[in-house]
Amino acid sequence: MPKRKSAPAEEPEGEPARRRSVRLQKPEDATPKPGDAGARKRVKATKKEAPEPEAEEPAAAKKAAPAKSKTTKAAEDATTTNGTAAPEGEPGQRNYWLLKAEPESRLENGVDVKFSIDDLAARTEPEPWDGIRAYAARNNLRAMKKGELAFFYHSNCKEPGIVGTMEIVREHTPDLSAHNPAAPYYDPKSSPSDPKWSVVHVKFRSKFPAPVTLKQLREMGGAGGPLANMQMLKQSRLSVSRVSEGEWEAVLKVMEGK
DNA sequence: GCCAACGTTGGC
DNA sequence: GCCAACGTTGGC
Repeated sequence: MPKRKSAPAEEPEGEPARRRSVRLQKPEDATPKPGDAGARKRVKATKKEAPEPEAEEPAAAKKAAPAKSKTTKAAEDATTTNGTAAPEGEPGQRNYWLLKAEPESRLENGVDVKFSIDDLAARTEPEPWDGIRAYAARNNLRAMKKGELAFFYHSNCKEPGIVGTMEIVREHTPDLSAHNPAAPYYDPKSSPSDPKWSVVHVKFRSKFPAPVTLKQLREMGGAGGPLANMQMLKQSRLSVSRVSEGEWEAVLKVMEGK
């Protein structure tokens, strides 16, 4: 399963195209309202196959992950294992995060997974950051606390970089989109009775006047630089990473200089 | 548990 | 579209 799945394999019957981008949303996740929610994010892709109708409605999707097979447990351990665990939330200590989404159209399981900072800014309800299908990324999602802030990063596009900020408004809840065969990041290995994946809900906070590009981030990531230990630079494939307070401030400083 | 093969992410 | 980096799987 290539990440891009390209075509539509099956079309979801239920939902033809959903929204703009990425995932769709569905409100099921818990959150309140139905409306919009769902969204995007990227994680890995998954596969699609097997449709088990368990899903509940269409859900949203995002990226998926590799689901693997069997060993569920093993997998989970793995999860934990590599999971980059998140920093523990120290009491009183505030953590910052970086979440990646793709601002350009791309089909995943037949669904366009595009989701940009502008898409988030247009939302009127908390947006579920769904589709994460990598344990390390998921573990970081689970470590997020309400009120914490995160950077919105545009990946797999013309100008990769941090384009704005958002706030975690709801801590992790099960990512039900994983059970929807029509969702972009459907994961047949996850069951409603034992959900493997999680979402957090976020809300838009700001859009930078100009992106802080990946190129700039790397320049600040050199030895001795303010981003020398930044997780996203060290683990380029991680779609949900941790950001220290110093890193957060260094990026904002660059943004302000623009 | 180690580690090689595999498969995905994501920049270019 | 290519391909390097690296996370995940699965045999041993």
